[in-house]
Amino acid sequence: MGELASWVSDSLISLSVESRPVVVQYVINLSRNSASLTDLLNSLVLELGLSSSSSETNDFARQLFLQVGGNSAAASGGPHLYQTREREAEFLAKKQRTYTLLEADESGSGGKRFWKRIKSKASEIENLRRLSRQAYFKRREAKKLQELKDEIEDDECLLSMGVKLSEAEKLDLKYKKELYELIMKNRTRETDETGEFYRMPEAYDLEGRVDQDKRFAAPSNRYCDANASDKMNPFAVNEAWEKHQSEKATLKFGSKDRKQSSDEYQFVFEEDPIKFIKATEVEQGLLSSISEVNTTSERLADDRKSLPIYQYKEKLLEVVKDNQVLIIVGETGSGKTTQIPQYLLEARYTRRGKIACTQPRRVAAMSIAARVARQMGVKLGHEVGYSIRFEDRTSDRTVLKYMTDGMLLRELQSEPDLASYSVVMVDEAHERSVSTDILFGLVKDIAMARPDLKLLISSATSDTEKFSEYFDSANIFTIPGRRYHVDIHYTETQVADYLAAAVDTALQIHVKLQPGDGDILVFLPGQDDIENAEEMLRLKTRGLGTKIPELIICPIYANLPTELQAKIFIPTPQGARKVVLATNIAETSLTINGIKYIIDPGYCKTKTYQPRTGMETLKVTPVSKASATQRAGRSGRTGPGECYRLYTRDIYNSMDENVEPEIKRTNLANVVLTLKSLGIEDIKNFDFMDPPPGETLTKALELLIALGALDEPGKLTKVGRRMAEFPLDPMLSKMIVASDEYKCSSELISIAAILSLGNSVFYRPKDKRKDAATARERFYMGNVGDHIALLNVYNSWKETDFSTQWCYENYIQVRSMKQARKVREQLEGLLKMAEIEVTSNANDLDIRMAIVSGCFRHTARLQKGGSYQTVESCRTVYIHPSSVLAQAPPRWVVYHELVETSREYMRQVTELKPEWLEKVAPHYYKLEDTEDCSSKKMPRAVGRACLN
DNA sequence: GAGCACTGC
Repeated sequence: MGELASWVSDSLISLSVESRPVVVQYVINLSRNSASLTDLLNSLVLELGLSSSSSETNDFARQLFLQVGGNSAAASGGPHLYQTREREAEFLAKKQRTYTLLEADESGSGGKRFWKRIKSKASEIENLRRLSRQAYFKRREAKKLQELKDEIEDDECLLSMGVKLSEAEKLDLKYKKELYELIMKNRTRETDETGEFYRMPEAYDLEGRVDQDKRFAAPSNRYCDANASDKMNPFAVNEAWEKHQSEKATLKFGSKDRKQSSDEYQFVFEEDPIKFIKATEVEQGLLSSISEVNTTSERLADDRKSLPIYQYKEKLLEVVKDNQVLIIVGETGSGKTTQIPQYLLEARYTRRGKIACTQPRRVAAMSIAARVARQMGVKLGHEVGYSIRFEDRTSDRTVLKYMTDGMLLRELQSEPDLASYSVVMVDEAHERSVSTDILFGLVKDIAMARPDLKLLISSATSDTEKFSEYFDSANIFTIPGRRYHVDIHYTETQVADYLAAAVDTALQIHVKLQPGDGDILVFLPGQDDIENAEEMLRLKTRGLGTKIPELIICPIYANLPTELQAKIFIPTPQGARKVVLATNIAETSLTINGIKYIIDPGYCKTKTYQPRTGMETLKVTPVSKASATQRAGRSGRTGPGECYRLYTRDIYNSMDENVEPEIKRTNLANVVLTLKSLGIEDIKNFDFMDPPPGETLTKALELLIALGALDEPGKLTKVGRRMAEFPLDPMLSKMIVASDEYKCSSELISIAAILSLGNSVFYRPKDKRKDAATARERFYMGNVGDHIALLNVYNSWKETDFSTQWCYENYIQVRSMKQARKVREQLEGLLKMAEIEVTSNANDLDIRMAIVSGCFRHTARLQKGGSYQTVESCRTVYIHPSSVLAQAPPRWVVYHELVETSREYMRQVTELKPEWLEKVAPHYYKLEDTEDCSSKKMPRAVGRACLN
């Protein structure tokens, strides 16, 4: 019995916090009227299994049942205890018998014995309760302690930046620090297993007098134990991994900076003034040696003055005053992003509203806001803040707001005239993300209606005339950059194999030139090439042995686990050289220190979209001139650089000036819905800087009409308005809206969240493919499609309380899951906005119906030979081999997306009954369309599909 | 029997 009790208490601790009290409560309740522990537990199992919908408590009940053992029901119980009515009846009968017994017992001579038993049980239960509480307090303590630590680090970080804290705040910090130290001292003692005893404080009243110092030190010395040794942490690897995941090596502020400060590397973003100070090290070195007593804020002020833009400050303010719209051209490093908003702030442009500065990337928005807050000596989130998806660090007093361009676009939905802003600065405009392009059209329009709004478009040097022309010949203000010279080398003849050529060039540089003078950065199109190049480099350097200096090979691409990404920021040791093999990620998103040599084969992967088929492709294409220049510029930040282009000068001359802006080569369904929700009726005549292909727009409009988001004349419907609340592809939004009807919104937001990630949640290491496949099959139990399988993955993960360990065991990518969880949380919050009730319904059919309501245009029918034909465009496609359905192809399927790789594949597929189509989209399908008939029919009407 | 440039809401 004791064994059983300890098993129960162990299991209790392993349950989630929500389930624990449920279980404990049942144990207590049942102990009052049950006869023996076995019966008690049987009843408990019954109660839990029947009355709790949580599968966790169910699972507990099942395990408990097996532990109790010796019961015929347990032996034949199978995975689900109460699957059948018969079984349920059997248990009810058993329960009844227990009560009968109990009564008999009480009335008869056995009464005393019974109460004794009950008492002992009660104490066992009390024991369980105590253990559970202990576990809870332990966790709570750890959490509170971490919070305290964070607060201290936050304050200290601010203090070190020269932020002035008030007396009360200083006192508070002092108190917090003391408290923390005290706790830590005590904890060191507690973790020492040998010292589970109270130690008498040292005497302080010996020798006939009281030693006051000793006396007051007593409470804090009490638990001090210097011998506490570092024990092995079995989870160390996981923890490190988690840490990396959650922080993703971004430059953060305050407590979030924890990792950063201890690391030897750091990200450097565009226009990092610190880097430029390094660039003029000689002069700065002299300065700082003279005035070493400078406070941080004084130094920051000096830094600000040393930026190229500083000398243009007055002139710039004058021009801004006279021009409503201004194009600002400045090379990276001129300080425009950090300084201009501050100048405008000083010039009191914020009297009537905030200053917004948009960035294409989240990390940029965060790090720049942090830097500006530091320069201004204010706490981040007060006067200076940032706003990105999942994180809004602004407050009522925020006047300078850095944000992602997509975020400003979202804000426009609730504030179409940007009334709370007096200045909008669109930064990095040359990158031409879809969001910036849309913003252009919108802010241009708003500026016309609001003469008091200042508009700044900031871009690196390229296409300035185009920008100016678009904004009705706006003036251009140029700020010279400051960077070192970069020598460009071209090949004499065209190289046959860019990969081999890149590897050889890297080795040549490494062998011929002294290490220590700079590292090498090679741009390659994708993960594949990077992996191959890495292998080639390893093979070739191994042959040379110690004859050449050490070469450290660092691959980097977005899909690389974060802890491996960090490797590229570790400074190169003396006598060695680093070669970084990177995708386009190193072109804009991150900067690596110490790069002197660039090798540019001239290729990158580009996504294109074919509106006719709705197919997306990712293909290796030559880069543009602008991109080549950008790549070359990745050296020469801290000293003169060299760039080796693996193509001839003639080829360079024949390259396109710029990459085609993204808006011209992407699916615009979401963009069109956003614009419609902003009240823009005539999308085709919207003032795009580069109009997207008409066919793409037509396709998007068609889709939105089919989904019911727009009516036939193209006006936004109620469904459309609800869909526009979600930051998702319209088909996914529609699934969620439809889920309201099928009462399964909770399930659908999970599915939509995972699908919106775009990348797979299943992880398949090369050496453990088989294990990964078997792990994955579990989620496909019952021959469900990909959509439901993804839902199963999410729900199972949730049941483990979002365990990382579980992910490893099941070959699931933790990073993707965590992202999905965040997205799901956001979607859950948005359900209310879209007037959708949060409802949960495990019925497969309902969930599938909701899915089909969203992707009914993406259907395909099985043909001979295992291929499919799409209903929409009659193309021959295949189920992607990553889907389990590829092994047993159903007659009809719906798919999430179409991709062209080695073949044309449908990704994320679910089986479909053709009659559902007629039910879900009667305006689009007619019953006879889905009936089998061999003769080919023409589409019935516009927007109606041919199903044969 | 495949694959994953990079962002963003």
